[in-house]
Parts: sequence; C-alpha cells; structure tokens
Amino acid sequence: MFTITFDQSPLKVAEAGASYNTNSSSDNSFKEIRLIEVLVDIPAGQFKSQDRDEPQLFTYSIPTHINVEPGDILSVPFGAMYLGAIAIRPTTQIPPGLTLEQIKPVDEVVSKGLFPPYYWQLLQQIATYYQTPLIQVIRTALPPGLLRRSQRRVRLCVDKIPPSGVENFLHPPALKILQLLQANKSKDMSWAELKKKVGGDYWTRKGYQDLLDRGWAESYLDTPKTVQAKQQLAVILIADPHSAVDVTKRQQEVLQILKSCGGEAWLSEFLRLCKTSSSTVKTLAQKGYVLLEEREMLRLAQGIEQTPDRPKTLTPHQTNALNIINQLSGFAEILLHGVTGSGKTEVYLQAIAPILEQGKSALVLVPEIGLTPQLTDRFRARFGEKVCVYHSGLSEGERYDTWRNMTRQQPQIIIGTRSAIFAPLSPLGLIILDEEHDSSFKQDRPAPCYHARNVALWRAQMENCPLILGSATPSLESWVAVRGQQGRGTPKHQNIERFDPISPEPNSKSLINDCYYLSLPERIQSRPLPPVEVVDMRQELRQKNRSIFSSRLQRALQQLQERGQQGILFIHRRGHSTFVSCRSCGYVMECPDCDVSLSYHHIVEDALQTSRQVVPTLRCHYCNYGELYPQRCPQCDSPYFKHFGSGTQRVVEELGRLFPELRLIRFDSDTTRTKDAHRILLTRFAQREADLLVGTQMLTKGLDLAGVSLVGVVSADGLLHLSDYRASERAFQTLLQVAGRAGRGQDPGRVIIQTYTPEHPVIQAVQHYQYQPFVERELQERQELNYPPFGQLIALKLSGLNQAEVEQTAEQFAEVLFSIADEIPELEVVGPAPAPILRVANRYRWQILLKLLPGTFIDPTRLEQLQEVCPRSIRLMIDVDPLHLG
DNA sequence: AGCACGCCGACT
DNA sequence: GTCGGCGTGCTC
Repeated sequence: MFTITFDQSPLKVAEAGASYNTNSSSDNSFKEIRLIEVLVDIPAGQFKSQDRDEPQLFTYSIPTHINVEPGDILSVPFGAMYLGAIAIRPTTQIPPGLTLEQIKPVDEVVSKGLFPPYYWQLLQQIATYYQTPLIQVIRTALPPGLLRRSQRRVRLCVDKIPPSGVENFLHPPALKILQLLQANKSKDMSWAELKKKVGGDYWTRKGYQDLLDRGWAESYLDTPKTVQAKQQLAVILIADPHSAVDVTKRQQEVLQILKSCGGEAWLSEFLRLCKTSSSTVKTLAQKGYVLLEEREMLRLAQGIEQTPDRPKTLTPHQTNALNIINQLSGFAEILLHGVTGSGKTEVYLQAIAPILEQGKSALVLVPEIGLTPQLTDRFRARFGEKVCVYHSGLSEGERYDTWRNMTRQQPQIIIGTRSAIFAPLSPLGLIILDEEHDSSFKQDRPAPCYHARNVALWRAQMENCPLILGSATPSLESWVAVRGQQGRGTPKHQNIERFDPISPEPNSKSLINDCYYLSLPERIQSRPLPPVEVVDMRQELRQKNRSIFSSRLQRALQQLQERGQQGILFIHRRGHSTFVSCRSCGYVMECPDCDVSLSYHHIVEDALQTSRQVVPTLRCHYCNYGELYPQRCPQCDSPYFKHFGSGTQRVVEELGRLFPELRLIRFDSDTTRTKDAHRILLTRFAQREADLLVGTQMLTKGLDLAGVSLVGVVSADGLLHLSDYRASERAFQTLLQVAGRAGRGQDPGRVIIQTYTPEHPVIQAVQHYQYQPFVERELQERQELNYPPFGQLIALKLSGLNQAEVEQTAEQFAEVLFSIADEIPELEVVGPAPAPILRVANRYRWQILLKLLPGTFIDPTRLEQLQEVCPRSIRLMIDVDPLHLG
C-alpha cells in the first residue's frame, strides 16, 4: 500500500550528531542527540504522510544509555500512552513544524535482531500486494506479545464504597460495572473487557462516570507488558570435584552428578535428578564449587520425543524426484504431485537432510498442525531436537522463544502452519508446503489476507532457495504455474511479475525456467489406490429407500463389523451448503451469468422497516442476480426440491439406529476442541477402540491410518454445489483426499460415494482418479470466464451494523469503481451483492468483486480512493485473490 | 486506541 | 447562560 525505505545498516552513532535543520527559533547545537524514525503501532495507515508514498513515521530521540537499531521493537510514549513501535531508520532531521522539545525519547527497546536481512522487503511486498498497511503486516508476521500498548483499566476504590444498600439507588450500568469489578478478584479490569461485558462504549462510559463521581472507582493507564525471555536459575560447576576436600560424601555425589550432566543444569531439574534439596546446592555454592546463575531459558515447542529412525528405501519415482531436488541450487519451484500414500513425506525428509549438512535451515508448512501429529512425529524421529513447531496454538512465550532461537542461525527445521512462513530462519535452504492446495494457507480473517504459497514463493526467490509444493491434488494455480507453458501458454508467476520489484535483488535469478513438475504416480509398496464406487441416490429414492445411507453403504458398514475392519465416514459440514437441488433428478439452480450455484436467502426487508416480509429467494452473491425460490423442480416438476444438508448429528443418530453394535468416534470441530484431542482420538482409533471414524473436513488432511479399509462419503452434493467458482476444484480435491485414506495398510480398501448427481464431472473424475483431464476441463471453464488462475479477483468486503448503510456504501463504491473501470477496460466490476450469509456477528456484509483480465493489474493507489470515501462506521476489507466467496 | 477540543441542542 | 452529547483530529 505504501512503501518505506528501510535503512538496513546499523545506526551509526558517530554520524548521528551532524547538522540539524530545525524550525525552532533557537539554534541549539544537538551534537549529542540521536534521533530515530519509528513506525508506530496505531490502527492502520490512516496516518499517511501527505506527499510521500509511505506511512507516517514518528521521530523519537534515543536516550544516551540505550542503543537503537533499525528493526528493533520499541516501546514509545505516544500521547498519553505507550505503544509498540518498530525502529525504521536513523535521522538527523527534526520533522517540520516541530521543535526539539516536542521530541520524546524512546521508552524501551523491547527486542532486537529479530529479522533476517531481506525480511523488510518481504513484508513490504505483502503490504503492497495485499493492500494492507505495513504495520498490520508486521503485526501478522511477528510473534504476538511484542507490540503492546498501554491499556486503560478501571479499579475499585474499595475503602470508599459503603458496605451495603448500594443497589437501590445506582443506575443499572453503574451497578453492572460495580458488580463486575466486585466479582473480579483483583477488583481491577481492563476497559475493553468492561465494554464487552456491559455492552457498548456508551453505557460503559455512563456507568463509569457515575462511579467516578462517587469516588468508588478510578481509571488508569497501565504500562504495556511485552513477552519476556524466561530467566531460570542454573547450576554451573566451577571447580573439579576431585579437588574438593572440604565436602561431605553427599555433596561429593552431587558434584559428580553435575559433572556427568556436562557441568551445567537447570537448578530445578538438577534437584529432582539428585533427589536433594536446594540447601545442598547452596552450600556448595558458598564453598565455591558451583555457581548459581540466572540464565535465559528457551521455551521451545518440540513435540513428543520419538525413537530415532533411518531413511527409508525409496521407490524409483521417489528416487528420481529426490535426485532432481538435490541437484538444485538457488531458487526453483517444484510441484511434487504424488498420489495419496505415495510417500511424499519421505522425499521431504531426505531432501532436508543435505540442507542441514550445508548449515542451512528448512521450513515446512502444513495446513493444520494438530491434524498431522504423525508428520511432526516423523520429523522428530529423523532429526530429533533440530525440529521445532511454530503455530498459533503455542503460548506467547513459546512462540517468542522459538522465534529468537530461529534467529540464532543454527541449522534447524521449523514445522508450522500458515504464519510460520514468517519464521526468521536464515540462511534458509528449502521451503516445503505440504498439501499446498489446502485453503487454510490463505488467511481470510484479519488483513492482510495473504496466501502462504505466494509469500513462500517470494521468500524462496529472495532467499534464493527451492520451494517444494507437495500435493496429491495440486491447486490449479500451481499446476498452471509449473506446467502452464505446456498447456495454454499462461505466464508463470504472474503475481510476481506484475510487481514493481522494490529493488532488483542481485540474488533473485531469472524467474523463467525454474519450474519442475515431479510426479509420484504410485503408492509405496505398489499398493493399489482403492476403487471408487458411486451410488446414485436418486435411484435409492425410487427404490423407496429414504435413509441417508444407500443399501450399498449399509451393506459395507455391516461387513465392516463382521470382518473386524475399520472405516471412515465423511460428512460435509452443514450450514455451508446453501444450494437448492432436486432430490428426484439432481437439478441444481445456478446463476445464468457467473457459473455458481444460487444461494438460498430468506431475509427480505423493505426499506421503511414498517413491515417485514419473508420471501424465500435464490440469489447469486457474485452479481446479485435473484429469482424466487420455486416450489417445484424447474426441470422435472418434482416437489422434492429442497434446500440441502445433512449434519453430523443426523448421521450419528441414523448409525445408532441401524448399527447399534458399531463403535464410532466423532471427529469434528466439536469433539476435537481441546488440546491434543486429535492425537488422542486418532490413537484410540488406531488401537481399534472403534470401528468407524465419523467426521468432517478434518478427516481429509493427511491421516495415515493403516487399518482403514472403507471410506464412505454420505453425500458429495454439499461439496459439489457450493456457490463458488472454486466449488468443483475443492470438491475434487476433498473427495480424492478422503478416498486416499482407504487402503493404506495390507487391506486394499474401497470407497463409496453417495450423490444425487453421479454424472457430475467431478464425480466422474474422482471415480477414475483422473486428475489431469479434470484439471484441463476446469481450466477451460475458468479461462472462459477469466477466473483465476487466468484473471485475477479482488473482493471488496464491506460490513457494518446498519444494513441500509452498508448497502448504500457498497453502491457508492460501485459508482467509483465503475468510473475507474471506464478507463481500464481490463477491469470488470461485479456486484455489489449481499454476502450469502448476510449477517455475521451482528454485522451486515456486502461485497464487490473486481475481475481483472489475465496479465493486468490495478494500481493499488486507485483502491485507496475507496478507503477515503469509506465512512467510519463501515469496515472495508480488501481480499486479494479471495478463495471463498461465501 | 485514547484523549482533547469544539460545535450543537437540552437543562439546572 | 452551562452541561454534556459526540464528531473530528492529533499523537513525534
């Protein structure tokens, strides 16, 4: 959005006192004063400097006793409070209009040396591409807890409150606050927390004012507390135990144990080890044999210790892939397309080994760490303590320490989720995105809505190292990027080449010819892929089977029990499917213009809000095309024309009714909420405590359970007809992934997919494991409508509390955009349209879609116009390359 | 975000 | 007249 030039050379103290330009009348000599320009952590870039293309920087002086370098995390006074900030560059200029007296000193250096050299360029790139203020990108990248602000808190003046009878005359909001504070142990709460519980700023202020007037409560700003390194007492041996004469036998033993520990240990652990008390150690310290010292302890999340394993023998395909990867030096994008069970992980492991030997680190990104404990375990078994995990599930301390450990330049492996792409490893020898097609690599909640695959690509280029994208069902983006020239002549890395490179990096080599397609078409040990059987549910209806299970699936479940085998039952998450389809003929209502299914809406309000009518409507949430919800199927006139969905609950009930003997484990977001729940449930299943695993999307992600011989998909339709141009791609990927869970052990396995539209191309492709034909077909359709990966999409998502206001602003935006589109013929404005789920968290949502023709891009500054037009009450989020439009 | 300043309408 | 609603702008 804005660029800043970041001085990467350390601040040179000697030069800091050159000549100053001041506007103040007095011409003092400031030879000793060092100044630093700082990016302050205030919400968003509303503080733009007028004429330069960068966010507003603030100038602070550096107290003589501290040293500040660009990139340091600071705490600075800002107005009445203290805020987190990043040191950007030293300066000798006092900002125009200010006097030296107005320059405040930096309060504290919170942390130093957290980034590798090109890191700022990477963050800048993300800010520009994803149209997000730089500070917000920094906030996303950094481990949480570093950028803190002082917060307003309210505390009770306990001694001033009369003992009782208060409730009778206090106003409700004041009483509420009083009660909240009294319920609190420390009689002290943050303003934000109060606001949430009281309900709104207005009443909180009102109530607080009352209490303040009575002198019963007061507010104050507390100083920010940032993550700190953990200090712990360590015992260090400083004299040879053999020369110890004036010690008891027990003390001598203790010294010997310390020596066998390598002469150093954490005190608490050491005491447990020696089964002694701290007094023994203290005595030894007094006698001068050991030293007790506060030392920094790293809280690293390394996962559970594993028994070491050795590299496995590779199949010819694996060997071939590995050879090519190992020959690479410098940037390359490798698509490792391996069918489920083909042993991609083993390739990763063996590709990483030589990287570590070269003294470099490796970064492995996975969709969700909790879902793949087995992957982490395997890395730990191979590389031991060099493996750390990094994801949002860790505590602040763990994340901070893992981060700092990464900057220490010891070769290591980080396994993490999306946010780990910001891991400050350097030098970095390899980046791997496992299951690269997975949509959780795209952030969609707070801006920047970055895709870790994009960021990984930029990082790999900047670091000049290979990037491996692994998947059994590669995304169309990656397929086209790597194989594009063979197919339809699309430029590779279109997203990259569109950029103005901030500065041409010497080590970023030519972007062309760095792509490799490596295929692992067979499962290890030549195991077959499980055959896929498709069941036509329309037929079942005709045969008067109203159950959600077809007779074939029922038989299979019956057999499961009889043969003592295990199965997985996949249910598509309910609530997502807002499409309408015919249960007799399978017909699905689609938008005539956008190639997506129509969504069911029933909230219809008239503008005056005098009356409220509920009219069932079908609507396209791309272009806002709408029509009435037909009572009967437009194609076959059947009355079984319904809004769709079968939830976990219903499936479980039905299972209990049909197969009371079957032991099942539910595996969905309800049952896996707690920490380690995934691992526990999966272990129980692996130990055959249950016959059937029933669950949602989570089942698709990399489960490797040898015992599973049956995979059932209750209904593929919810997946097939999501109102989204990516529905087919996602359905194809999900179904193939689920199917891939079967037959990974000795048993060959089978897959049963139930659907009302067996003729659907996705079903056909899945049935025969036809990746390429499916992708070619899908690409054709995408190309015709200029959808990604050909054209680019940008979604403008508006939300606000007032429905009419949101709609009005959306219309207003559209006006502006249409006028921009008049100048740029490559830009198409689609919408505005209400989001398929109009109201979420009490906010009404509308969106406008920008469609750009292949090879074009829109100048980000054009979209900044919108930010300026946007009323304060409306939130605007710009989602570049949105994945879900629903 | 938090806070000051300043402009309008409802009252001791 | 003043008090206090909140809309606007500033924080080095």
